[in-house]
Amino acid sequence: MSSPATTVPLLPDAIYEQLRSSILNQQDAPGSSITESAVTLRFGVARPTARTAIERLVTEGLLRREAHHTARVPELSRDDIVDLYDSRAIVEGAAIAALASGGTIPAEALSAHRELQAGGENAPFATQDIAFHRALVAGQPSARLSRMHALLMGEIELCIGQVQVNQLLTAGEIAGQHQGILDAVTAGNATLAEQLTRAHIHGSRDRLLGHFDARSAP
Amino acid sequence: MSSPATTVPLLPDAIYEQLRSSILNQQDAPGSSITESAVTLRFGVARPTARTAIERLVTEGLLRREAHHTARVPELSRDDIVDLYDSRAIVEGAAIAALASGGTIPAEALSAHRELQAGGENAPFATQDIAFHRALVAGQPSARLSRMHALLMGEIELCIGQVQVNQLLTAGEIAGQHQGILDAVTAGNATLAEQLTRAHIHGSRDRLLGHFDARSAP
DNA sequence: TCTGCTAGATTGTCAGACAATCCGGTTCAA
DNA sequence: TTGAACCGGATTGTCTGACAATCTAGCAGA
Repeated sequence: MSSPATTVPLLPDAIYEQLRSSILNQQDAPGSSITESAVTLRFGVARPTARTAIERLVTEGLLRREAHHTARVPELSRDDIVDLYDSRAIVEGAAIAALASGGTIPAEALSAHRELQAGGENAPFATQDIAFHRALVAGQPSARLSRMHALLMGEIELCIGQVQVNQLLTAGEIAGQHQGILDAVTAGNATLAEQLTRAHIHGSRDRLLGHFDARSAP
Repeated sequence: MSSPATTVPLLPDAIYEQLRSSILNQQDAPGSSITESAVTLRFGVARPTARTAIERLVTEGLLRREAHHTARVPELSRDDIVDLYDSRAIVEGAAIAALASGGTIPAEALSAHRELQAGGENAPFATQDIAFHRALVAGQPSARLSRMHALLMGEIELCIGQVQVNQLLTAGEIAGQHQGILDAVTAGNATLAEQLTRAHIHGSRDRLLGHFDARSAP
């Protein structure tokens, strides 16, 4: 049914999405280079189309490039991880505090939270975890805080993927901490909500750093 | 010497810059629309070129557009101003605190500060004020904090323009507050530096809001 | 072995075209 | 007279293709 054979030629959005998940899945490993022509061949589109998709990923931090050089999947350094999580703690903490004193919990955040709980201890959690945090920040009134948070979350997804693959945290732990944040928000306790959010983020950061240090000093 | 008649065809950067200052100067008034074809004619380039320049301004917040609609220069509402300055206080406060506990004051910040002082009481201050804040944040170690700050400063420039035109603050007042921030940073007092920064930003916000309210209730 | 140069690959920028979508005024019917 | 459907112009979304500028790497020569 529905539209028969329209086959909407393929937005450049589609390329962006494909490349994005391809990077997050580590199918394009960190350090590997992604040329415009490669993307052109891979998706059968014109180079400018591939180019805009790449540029979008660069602004999100999922790719890096300098002028006249090929775009590469970033290898996040220890400093990158620290910077990323600390910056996120600042912005997301402020956002959750605003939500606690002003708004109400968005439906998307609740459903992501329930899916996370339902998945059980060892279920993959990255998708729902990200969705939960994104939805919570998006539901808060400040548009600028949301925009800044979105700017960070691309790179954060790269990190969360690592946390999941290496089982540095379980779905149960995460769900528990999320529950605490939700309770503080519904109680209208902005200070506690911000504190729990920052603790949650820093906890995740420290697990990842521990893993990083263990691997790099064999 | 130098290259004789190369006449570097004009990067799309140039268009971006021109449009940017054209918006900040209010030559393109808030509310006016900027079509891709108009930019094409105005600069004698191809539409895709004009398009990318516009897209860049949109991501910076200096233009707004929805799908299939013409880009417009935003008319900042009261809520926009509050959101903008409050978000900026959060990010810039954190950045200055980091600078106070870690780094040293960048040379660009100092020179902008001196120019501001040398200009005298009633001199135009917008350019140096912006340069000072940008340089200070750029000199601090966190790359993500810098990126987020840059995302805000486009729209902030729109506001500072208003402050200058309507003489809501004098160069002297601003320079004095900047001096206080610099002193706190060199003293390594992160808490004080953050506090002064937030107060500086909120003060500017309140002047602008006062003006806004006076105009809208005649 | 080191230095300079050439060739291939890659990006930066541009021009032009067609389809899809939106906006305004006009026309027709109730 | 009022309201809603319709139609034409304007604008954006996307694509194709081309050429110039720049970088990287390998080869030749000292």
